[in-house]
Amino acid sequence: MEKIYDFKECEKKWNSIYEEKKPFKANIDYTRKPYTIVIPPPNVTDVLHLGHAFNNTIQDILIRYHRNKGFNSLWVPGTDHAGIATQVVVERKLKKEGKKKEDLGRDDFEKEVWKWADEHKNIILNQLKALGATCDWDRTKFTLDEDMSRTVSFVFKKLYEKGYIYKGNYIVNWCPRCHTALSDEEVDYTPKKAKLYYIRYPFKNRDGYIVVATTRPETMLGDTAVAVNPSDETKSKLIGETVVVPLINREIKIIGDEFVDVNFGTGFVKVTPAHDPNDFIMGEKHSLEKIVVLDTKGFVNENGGKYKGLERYKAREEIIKDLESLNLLEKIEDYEHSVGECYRCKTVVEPYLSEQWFVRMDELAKPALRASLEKELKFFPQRWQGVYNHWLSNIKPWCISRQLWWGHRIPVYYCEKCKKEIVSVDKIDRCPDCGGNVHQDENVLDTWFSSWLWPFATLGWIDGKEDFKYFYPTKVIVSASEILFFWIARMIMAGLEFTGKLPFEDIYIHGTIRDSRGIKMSKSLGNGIDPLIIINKFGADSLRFTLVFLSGQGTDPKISEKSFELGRNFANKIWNATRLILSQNENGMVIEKEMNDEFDRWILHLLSKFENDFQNSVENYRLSDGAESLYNFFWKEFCDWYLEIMKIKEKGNRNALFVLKRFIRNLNPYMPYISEEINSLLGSKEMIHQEKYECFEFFDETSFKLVEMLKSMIVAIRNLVQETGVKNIFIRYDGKESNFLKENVELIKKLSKIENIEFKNNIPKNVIAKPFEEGIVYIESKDILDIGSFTDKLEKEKEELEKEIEKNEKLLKNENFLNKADSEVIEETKRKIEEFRLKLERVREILKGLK
RNA sequence: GGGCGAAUGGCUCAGUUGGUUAGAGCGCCGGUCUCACAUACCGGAGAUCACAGGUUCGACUCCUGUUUCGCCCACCA
Repeated sequence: MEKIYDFKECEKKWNSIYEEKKPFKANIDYTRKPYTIVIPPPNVTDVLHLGHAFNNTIQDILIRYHRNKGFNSLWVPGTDHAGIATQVVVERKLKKEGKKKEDLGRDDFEKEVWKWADEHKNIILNQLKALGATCDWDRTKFTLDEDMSRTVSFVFKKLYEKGYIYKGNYIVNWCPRCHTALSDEEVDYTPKKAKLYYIRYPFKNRDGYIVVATTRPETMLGDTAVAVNPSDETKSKLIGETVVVPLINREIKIIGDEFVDVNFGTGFVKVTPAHDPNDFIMGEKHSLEKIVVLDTKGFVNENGGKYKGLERYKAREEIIKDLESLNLLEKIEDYEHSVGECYRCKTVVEPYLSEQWFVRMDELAKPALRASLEKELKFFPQRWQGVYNHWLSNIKPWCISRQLWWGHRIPVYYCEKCKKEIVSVDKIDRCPDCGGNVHQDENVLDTWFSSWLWPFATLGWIDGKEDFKYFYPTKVIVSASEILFFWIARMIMAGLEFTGKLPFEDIYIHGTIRDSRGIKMSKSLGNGIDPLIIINKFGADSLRFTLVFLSGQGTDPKISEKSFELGRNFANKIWNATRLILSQNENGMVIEKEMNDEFDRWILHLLSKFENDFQNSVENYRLSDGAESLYNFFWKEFCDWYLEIMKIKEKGNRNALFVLKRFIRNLNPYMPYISEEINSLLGSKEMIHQEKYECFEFFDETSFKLVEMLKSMIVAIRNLVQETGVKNIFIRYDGKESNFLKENVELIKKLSKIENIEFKNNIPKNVIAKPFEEGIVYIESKDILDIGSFTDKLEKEKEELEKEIEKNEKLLKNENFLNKADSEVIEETKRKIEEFRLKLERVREILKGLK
């Protein structure tokens, strides 16, 4: 075996075995319980980043853990076509080549996107494999697969027939760059410095004017009213009067509406029903005309008079200039407000009146909310439940049509002859009623309209597959908080609506990976870390272990490249411990527990405790706690003590093999490669997950305490040796197990690197000494000059002990405490006082001798 | 404007129903190439648990307020 663990070699070896034998393929088996997770399908826009590595590590740990536990684990892999996102990326690529999608036409453009998607799909799946993800690769899905598309159309039709899906002219968020509508969730609001323009609207029939304030003067071209609050005494008198919109000279009425905030701006609001969501509502209420003044690219259209053809910001400039020259601009104020941006291309969105498809969400939301309120859904961490409930309680219609080319085409056909609107799952080219020509709706669906079906669509729901019956519902969804609304909430609604079941019972929301400064990793900032680089440099196991180790439940781990040394060092430690154990068992390996002495019992006791803690952590989604248990048990107890003792005591320790074997079984979900390799080095013919795995139970409190006492003695000796350099040690032992100590004199000497050890009944004057759990260790200190700092330390310890004793004694005198505290706590307090007293006595004794 | 979260040694974080002499990793200081591992071993220093009140026999932990940071939601033209 090599001195340094060669993770590259090991990963290569096992990856090729996995590739060939497909050990993680899940087959229906009604004698076993399924444990299913569907992957949050990564977007084919790009390759995976560290956040994906984190997300998928968590899933793989859960999948492997439960597989090891005997569940029939199925992890369904796949990728998402990511409609608008991918289209934007490919458009950018074309732009670099000096091309536009319009040059190619819809068909050729789609081919370009498919090329991009296929390339990235491959890279993504390979990245997942490099990470050690044990998906069932034969089930890999893509949101645009034929059966997925069929599911989408089928579901569309169902909702359409139920009256949940409808088409209408409403204000939507419009991205002038992508030329498409966006859902409310696809708009990011960022605070921006802007101007608030105060514009005079002259009265029609008399002198004077009113003043309206706006941040978007260009929308005045579409104004069809001015509103005031009816409760505004002075202004409400003007209701019914007519003013003239400058520049286009449209006569509009002053109307009264509660919506207007008396205290904002001038109290007069210009109403543009076609370009503002609130104005739209007012427009509906007051039957106002809705005049669209911008085209789909954000240029002023024919309704804009002389401004026609100007880009929206250019038009704004011109309009302000013209108003100024007409003396109709009252003033301009600096103003900061949040502005909506397209979440994919960051262009400022325009509220825009257009015909779109919507889903009524209120009825779908009700059962999804109920499931949460009745705790059928469990959130980890729990606080996300509130966020989820709040969103569902205030849900709004979902705009699902997109004016894009990449995605699921809306399954609606229009008859050119009888004008009928037909929804059909299968492609049609004739009207079923009149036989006339039909054409399909040009729009595609929001990408999330396919993602929300993911948990059951991937399992063959549409075709009534047995897989769906056996593996659905899934157990848990593992995701970052960003897509709680986009995706998780909607999956729950879809699951309940179409399958009658929750798609999963647990929702595990993990944090977002940040760089060492705490900034979210992103491609545009260039602070991202490529998981493949880490895998190459540190190994997949190190990547996995480090990520999970550093992230408490739901917290945002801060990561730099250096962080991964943690995992690498741990892997190397495990490797070398194995090397040691194997080298001591060269004459044949027998892996079984042995209890030849206290040390064996002690480590088995700790092993049991570790397994219980560890498994409890994983089952409660406390994966970082699990990582810590692995780390501490193996390194701090097994390596630092048990193996050191073993080296001294004997060769051919079966028990060490036994503990190692058990340890790597537990380690496997976190560090699959090294555990698989060691398992085979330990002579197993099977893969690690195929072996029986039950929680180990052996507790021996007595041996545990005995060895812990010995450890504390050895630490005290090392301490003395370190400070004085003297290697002749005397021990005054006050406890009852002197035989145990005498039997282990050689061990103590070797572990603390001393030459002589002598047991005494008393300590002489003027010695340098240290207390330990059940006694005092000391040296004869003739030659020690600097006793001062040593005494200071003891004095400090004495004071601390006295303080503790005082504190606890006070408690015991307090009647309230005695009446109210649990009896266990009272007993514990007494025990602590005893312990402190014994220690204090020893400290005092040492100090007395020194004076 | 509303809601949520965070604040613990130089850094990153644990601390699950209130009772621990407040833990770990990294970093730092000192000592070791000890025949598994220098990606290691041994020892050490370093924390008034953001601040101010309160509840309690007892608060890092619960309540109120304040400050700083982060996130989410909301129609302020």
